[in-house]
Amino acid sequence: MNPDATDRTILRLLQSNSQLTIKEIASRINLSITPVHDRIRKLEREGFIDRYVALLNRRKLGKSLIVFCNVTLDKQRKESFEEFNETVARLPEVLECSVVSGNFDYLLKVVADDVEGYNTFYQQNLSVLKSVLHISSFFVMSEVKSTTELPI
Amino acid sequence: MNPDATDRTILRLLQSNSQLTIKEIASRINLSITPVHDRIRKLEREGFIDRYVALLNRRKLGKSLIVFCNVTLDKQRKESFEEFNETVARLPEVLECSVVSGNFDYLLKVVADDVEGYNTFYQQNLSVLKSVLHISSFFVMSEVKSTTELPI
DNA sequence: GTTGAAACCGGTTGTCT
DNA sequence: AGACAACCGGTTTCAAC
Repeated sequence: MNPDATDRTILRLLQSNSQLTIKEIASRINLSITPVHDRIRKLEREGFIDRYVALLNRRKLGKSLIVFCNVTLDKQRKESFEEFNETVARLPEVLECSVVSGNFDYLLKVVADDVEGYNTFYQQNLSVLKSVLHISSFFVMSEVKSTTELPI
Repeated sequence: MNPDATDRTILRLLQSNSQLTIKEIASRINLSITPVHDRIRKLEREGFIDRYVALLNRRKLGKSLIVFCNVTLDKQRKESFEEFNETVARLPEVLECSVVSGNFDYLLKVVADDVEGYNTFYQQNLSVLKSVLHISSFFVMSEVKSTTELPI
């Protein structure tokens, strides 16, 4: 059930590069192919690995801007949260959306081509929502670090 | 140089599931294996695909808490930014770090086991930095959406 | 957990249209 | 640029230790 040190090493390798062959992993951790193969399948089966994905290059694809925005909902309306969650889940520009503690309700991470593109998205998809009371946008000026690798 | 509609379809498929075989992709877009193979290699070579990774399940690995924190630096010290950037890049608990517009300087996304674990991380790694003037932490209470898939 | 073998399948390459 | 065919290498499953 719980991954041992060997399992965690395998997970660490795979979350850094999922194209490593079983052979390569096996040689790095001084095991033969069979147990490495079985461990990976087990980690997948048990849900330690959610999925395998390709990470694309934002800038190459014209998505040069990231904006974080704080959203406060109109809490008088009890449908607000459900409505907002469903809307946001459908918007492909929203990469992340979290309910957070503190002064506002949501923190969103949005990608856009540029400031103008973000403005269009904002006007057409966020500001029109009845459930939304207030939004503050923070533009990312420099991405110091961005990783999907968990510390394990 | 610029990906056409077919390339973008391939990218869309790969960023959703990088384990799709060339065969499967080919049949979905009504092409034979060869052009799909060549296009993927080209997209990799030209940097549209940054890397292939396994996305692990945070909760399964005991990393149940995500905290966003706003950090304001002591701008009197001109070494502050460099110092902070380098420190943060080395901290595995920090998944993302961005310089943002607005009232504070940085927005960090941090993972921890729990509130206590975050407190330890905070005390030992963030609050001790001379470059840091102020930090506000926002705990994620619910993750509505989290994806690595860009809208393309 | 290791080794070795065998079948299978996808990736890779060359050639042709 | 796409289709077809042949080869190579990794994956998968098995047996035996």
